[in-house]
Amino acid sequence: MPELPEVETARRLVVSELTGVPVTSVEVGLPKLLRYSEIPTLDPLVGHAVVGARRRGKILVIDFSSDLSLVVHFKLAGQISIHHQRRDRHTAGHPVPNPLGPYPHKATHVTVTFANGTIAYFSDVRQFGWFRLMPTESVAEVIETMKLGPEGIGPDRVSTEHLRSAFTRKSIPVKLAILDQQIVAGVGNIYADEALHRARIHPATPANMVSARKIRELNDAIEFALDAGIEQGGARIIHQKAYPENGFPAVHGREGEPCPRCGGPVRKTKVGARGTYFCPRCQRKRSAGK
DNA sequence: TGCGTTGTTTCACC
DNA sequence: CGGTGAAACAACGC
Repeated sequence: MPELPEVETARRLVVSELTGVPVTSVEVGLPKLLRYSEIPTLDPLVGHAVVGARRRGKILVIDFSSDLSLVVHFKLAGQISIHHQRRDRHTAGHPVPNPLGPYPHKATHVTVTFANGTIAYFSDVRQFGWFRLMPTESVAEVIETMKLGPEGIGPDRVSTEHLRSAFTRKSIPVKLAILDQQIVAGVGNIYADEALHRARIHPATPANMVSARKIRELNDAIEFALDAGIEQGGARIIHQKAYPENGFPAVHGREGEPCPRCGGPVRKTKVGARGTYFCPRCQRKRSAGK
């Protein structure tokens, strides 16, 4: 489930592995990927090279020469896999299908070939992701309309003050508040669970009942969780089961397994309509105490 | 085989 | 108008 860290990993791969080489061919096997696209085909990319890649929340923007930009949302299950001719491959996004297996496959919907033989595959088993090709000058306006909140990482990341004012009016569960992309951009189901666990906040706590001190801890925890995800190139969650690395993820996808902090079993519940993993012992409803 | 899955939008309602 | 909660939706694998 690609969230900010998975998309950031993809962005870094695009920059390091695809920059500067012209596209020689593009194949789109699933036209509806372009259902929201201003330009209805990827053909204009042929002959042009990647000049950079940006990210805003969970949105990836790949800039090409001659002022064309490809705006991508991975949604639930998007994945990019970059294969160098007779060399290594690099994959980011949803870890299904197996990044080590054969490409292209049934869920591969876009194949982009470059002049040096490198091939970039976009796959999506759920087909919920989308591509929008547009003039580079349109990107800012398109992103503007999404009304995204401040980033969860980086120099201009969300301030505790911003979270506090966003929470004051809201009685919704704090987990749903940090999933709201207009409050903070980039947090999804995995990292919401991880941040709340680290800050020892029960995910169902009404947002306006979280103390100022806890909001500060939560903000720190959001940054920590997102950074941890980036550090390991995205979380490994396969069919709802986590394969943690260095203790991350601590709770998400680990129902019944021991909490790394207290050893008690991780529980799975629902908050809103979202599958939610938490440690009932570490994350008590009234966590003002202790 | 019907259910679970998530990010996002929409809708009814207060 | 804004907040809320629920439902809808995309389509597939298990």
